[in-house]
Parts: sequence; C-alpha cells; structure tokens
Amino acid sequence: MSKSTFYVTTPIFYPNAKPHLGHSFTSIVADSITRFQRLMGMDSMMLTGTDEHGDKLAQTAAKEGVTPQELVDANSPKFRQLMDKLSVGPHRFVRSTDPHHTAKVRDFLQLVYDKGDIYFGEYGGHYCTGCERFYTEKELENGLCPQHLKAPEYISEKNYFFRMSKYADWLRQHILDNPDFIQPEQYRKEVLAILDSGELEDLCISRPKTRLTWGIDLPFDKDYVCYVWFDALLCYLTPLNWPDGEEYKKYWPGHQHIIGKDILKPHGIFWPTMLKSAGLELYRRVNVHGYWLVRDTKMSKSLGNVVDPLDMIDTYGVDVFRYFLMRDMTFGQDASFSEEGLVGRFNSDLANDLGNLFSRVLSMAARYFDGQSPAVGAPGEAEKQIQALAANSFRNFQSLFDKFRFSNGLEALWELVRALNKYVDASAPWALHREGKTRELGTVIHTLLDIMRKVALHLWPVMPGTAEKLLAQLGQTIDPDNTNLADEADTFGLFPAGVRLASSSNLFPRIEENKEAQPARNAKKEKAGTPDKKADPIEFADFEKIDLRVGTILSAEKHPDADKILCFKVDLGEETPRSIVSGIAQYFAPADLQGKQVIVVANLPCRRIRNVESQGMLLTAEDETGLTLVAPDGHKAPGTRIY
RNA sequence: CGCGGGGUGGAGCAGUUUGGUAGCUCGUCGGGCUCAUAACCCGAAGGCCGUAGGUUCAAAUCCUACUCCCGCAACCA
Repeated sequence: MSKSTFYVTTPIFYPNAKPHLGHSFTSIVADSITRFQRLMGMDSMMLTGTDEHGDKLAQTAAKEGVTPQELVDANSPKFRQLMDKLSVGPHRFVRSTDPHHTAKVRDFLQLVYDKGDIYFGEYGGHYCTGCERFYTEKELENGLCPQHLKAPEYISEKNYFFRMSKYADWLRQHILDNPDFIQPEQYRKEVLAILDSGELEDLCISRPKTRLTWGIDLPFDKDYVCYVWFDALLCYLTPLNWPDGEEYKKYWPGHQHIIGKDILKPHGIFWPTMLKSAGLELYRRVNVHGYWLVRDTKMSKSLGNVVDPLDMIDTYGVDVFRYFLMRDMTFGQDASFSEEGLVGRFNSDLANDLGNLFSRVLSMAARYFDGQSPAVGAPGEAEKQIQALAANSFRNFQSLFDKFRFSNGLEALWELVRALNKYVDASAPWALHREGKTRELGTVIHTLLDIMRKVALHLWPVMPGTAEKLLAQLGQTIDPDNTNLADEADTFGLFPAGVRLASSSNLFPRIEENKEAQPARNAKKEKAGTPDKKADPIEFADFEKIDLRVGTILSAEKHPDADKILCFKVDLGEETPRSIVSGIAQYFAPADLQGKQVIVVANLPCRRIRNVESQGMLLTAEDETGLTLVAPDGHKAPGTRIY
C-alpha cells in the first residue's frame, strides 16, 4: 500500500550573510508541517538549501577577496548547521551549484527555448559602472547614481527574455479558479493586483558574461549566464530527478512552498509561468508568511543588532524556541520577537498548563497506583465530555495545521490542555482516594493518561524532543510512520494498563523574572558578541591618530529628503565652519542644538551622504534611555584638541 | 504620491475571506482546592472593535474618505 505524498520547500537561502531569524522560522515551519503530515499518514518530505549564484554574491566575494565558489563553500554549511540546531530534519538540502542541478537547469532552459518561449531582445537602462548595476529613472537622484554621484551610462544590452507576459491571463484565471493557490488571502489579492495592472513584462533571464560570469551558462548561448531567480526556483525541482526520476513522479504532484512575503513575486508569478511553459504540473499552494520584527532592539546609530534571537535557543532550548515562533505569529502577518514574549509563553503555556498537567497527573499515579497505569474503567458523564472535547480539539488542530494556521491550531490544542486541568479539579482524584473509591479514581487517571498521550503526539510536529520525553514519561514511544493522528482523534480508552510511568515530571520549570535571573541572562548576551563588547586593544600611537576637537554648533537643520539625518555647521576654530551630517534626527529638534558644544572627530575622510558633504563625525552616547551628544564639561574654545 | 502591515477592555493578540449575542492569554481584584512547577480551578471589574460617513433589518466584519503607529527600501563617519 503506498501512501499519499506531501512535499514542501523552504526558499533556497542566499548565503551571502549568516543565517537569521527569518531563515530559522521558515525552516521550522517547513519541518513542523512535514512532521505533521507524516503523522497524518503521508509520505512527507521537505527541501531546503542554498541559492549560490548571482550578482550580489559575486560582489560580496569580490569585496572579501575570495572567489564566489570559496564564499559559498564557506557559507552554505552554516545553513546546514542551522538546521541541526533547529531540530529540522532529516530533509533534503540542495545547493544551486551542485553539478546535477546546473545540468538540469540547462535542460529546462533548452526545453522552454525549444518551445519558443525564450527570445533574444534588447534591454536598455541606466547603468552605473561603479555599482555594476542598472538603475531605474526613479532611483536616480537628479539623473545621477545615488552611490557614486555621477551620471550613469545609458546602455542597451542584448539579453534573453522569457515570454512571461504571454501567460499572464492564464495565470490570472488559474488563481481565480484555485482560491488556495496563494495563501493567505491578502497575498493572493496582491498577486492578482499585479496581474490586473497589465504591467507584467517579459522576464529577462540572462546576464552577459561581460558583466557577470558567476552563474549557469545558457545552453543556447555560451556568452550568457542564467538569471539567478530562474536558476534558484528550479532548485525545488531538480533534486527530485526531473523528468524521469522516481521521486519526481512521486513527490512533485501537489507540492507546496513556504516563503516570506518579500519573495512573493518570483513564486507567485515567475515560477508558475515557468512551469506552465515547460508543461510541468504547478504547485498546489504557496504559503506566505510575514516578517519577525525584533522588538526592543532597534538598530543602533552605526552598529548592528543588539541581540540575536537565535541565542534564545541556547538559553531556553530549541523546542521552546520553536513553540514560541509557531504559536506567536499569525501566519501571514508580521509578528514581534522579544525575550519577554518568549518567557511569557513559556511560563503560561508550557510551565503552568502543560508541564503542570503532566506533573500533577504523574504524581497522583505514583501515589495512588504505585506508578502504574490503572485499568480502563467505565467512562462516566465527565469522561465522555472531556473525550468529546478532546476529539473536537484534535480535529480542529489537524484542520488548522493543514491550512498553515499554526497559532490557531496550537491554541485549539491548549484549550484541551486547560480543560484537562479543569477536569482534574472537577473530578478531584485526591477526594476519591480519601473516600476509597478506587474504581472511579482509576477511571479518572486512565482517562487523563489516555488523552495526555494524544496531546504529546500532536505536539511532536512542533516540539519533537519534548513530545518524545512526555511520551517516555507515559511509558510510550512514537513511531511517526505508523501513527495516524486522524485515528487518534476518535478512539479513546485504549491506553494500556500496567504501564510503568515516570514518578514525576518537570520538563518546564517556571522561569522567574527575579533580580537574580537578570544578570545571568545579561551575561549570556555579552558572551554572544554584542556591540557592547570591548574593542580590541590598540597602541597609544593609534589613539593619537584620532583628531578630536571641541566644536560649537552654528546651525542644525533637517535634511529635506532624509528622515534620519541632521545637517550641521560646526565651528572648529577654522576659517570656515565644518559641514557635518549625522543620523540623529529622531532624537533632537534641530533648533535645540544651536549653540551647543560637541566633540567632533575632525580627521575622518570627507564623505557625501545623501548629497551633503560631511566633514567629520559627532560623538554621541546611547543607551536604553536615549541618545545624547557628548560635550566638554565646561565651555571651551572651538577647535580645542582633546586627549 | 516608493512598497507593505496594523489600530479590538491595562499589555499582547484572535476574530474580518463566508456581516447576525466581542473572544483568548497575561495582568488586576475576590473566592476555592491541596494532586501539582507559589501552580491549578471558580467568579468579578474592565471594550461605543482608530475617526467620520455610506450600504444593510443587522457592520469589528462590506464600501468611501480621513487619521495615527510600525516594518522594508534610501541616507546613520
């Protein structure tokens, strides 16, 4: 008997920087849904990997003085390691530089080319040689490149184009006919809006080697490489051994994608039209999630982020991290990440509700039944009620998970967990024990153990390690390929009698927010290499190189076209005042600054920022209470040197 | 007019696709229980669902306008 299949992908990550929270979330979602479908009786598989071609990667490599291949060889493993850290797997991991992949991309290109959907055409644009990229009219400032402040060249370049516009109407109809194709709804509307605008153009799918050599050669023109998106999207397909492989035939039909909202267009438009052109089956659904906003960690004035959310894995454990991400984000919406939020979830959901339920029930079983599960008893009214509630909760969970509504699904499961705590109170086993009603007592404990086992099974997709520990405490194990959650939702009373149970349970000890806990966590942050860490020691001679001067602010005004920038004229005792630009507009009203003294780094190279020359840097100090300018203790003559 | 998200009891959110008694967690107040991780259970207070219009027998939900907040992008020597 062969099972139905479920195949889901994360985006193929771009490894020109280290992995962040967004990568982690997508991967955890993919892993959870894969595990879930496995428990629903599916032959399920997920794929992730790294997208290793393209312009930006070539630039990063050049900047770091390595070859693109060296760069991706160094960075791709970081993503692989991330998966282990997140308990994601086992899974497929594809690299777009795999020879097998590049060969298949060429086959695909040839197929579309032979079909007549790729043509050679002319493409014109404003090209800045400094940036090595094209700018649109809008991006230019007064006709100049915003980076280099020089006029770009108008270049027309010959390139290959995919006839995407040809499929616009067809795609529009497909989306209308299949409301599930792009989910959640808001993103479906967004794609429809793009299609309705009638502005969908053909897709340029090549880059001339004169400009970029890091990519896959076009099979029909050796002077061009393939556009990175065209190559990357095919990563979902090629590892399955398209077109003849067993896995392709097995997993491709009905596959799904998970993406962040930033890459909706390639997945909602490029990809289906590419598949259509090549005559392949489309994906069943693309599931689009929002961004995690890292709260309370605004970007500091000139340094990076303050705390890496991934550090929370080390502090609180990977399953807690997974639970929090899955529970706190409404799939599709943005959500905010904070340590307080995570600790709050931990204490209320995991410690008070779930952990405490296991703790009290196992403790009673140990006390009243010598740590062995009692035999099934005749269920009373209360038992039938809690079983009905459990069945309902499980079915809700299953249906919501299937629709990627993870937060709602977990909430549905927790309704049951809370109801189980209620059931304990209502049936008061301790009173039954006191009164010697052993049969009724056994029924209550058995009913609890029976349902708790099912709760643990449902938790496995999100918290695999925890679920296995909980099951072990119940003397149970999980065999994912022979478990069927759908069946579990309807059959009660089958928990075996005489099973050896753990005598206590304390998987989630409450995290107390007292003063002692605080420094411990701060210490952790320091270790993680935050901006607060001390800089490396320098020689005194190096210090002397910095020319610090007292300055007086003659004028300050907001930059007309930039939110964060103030433009200063500062008197440093020189013939002409310095023009200095600083990104502190949100902290000060310009008028308040006039006449104030500041300390200026006076020998930095000049730099144009947003078309204004900056001839120095103002020193500031910032902590959680805000940002202040650094000034001498008393008034000093402008230009006074500081040591 | 750069792109996008959001304004729902003190806090954080669900509910909006498919109009019909406004729900959850945390917090606060009062009570209960003693199996349990000072947890659990019961009860209470607290909301004209951003504003103004419109459609409708009926609007948090649909339509229009306005307003405020946030993220991305561009500047942060």
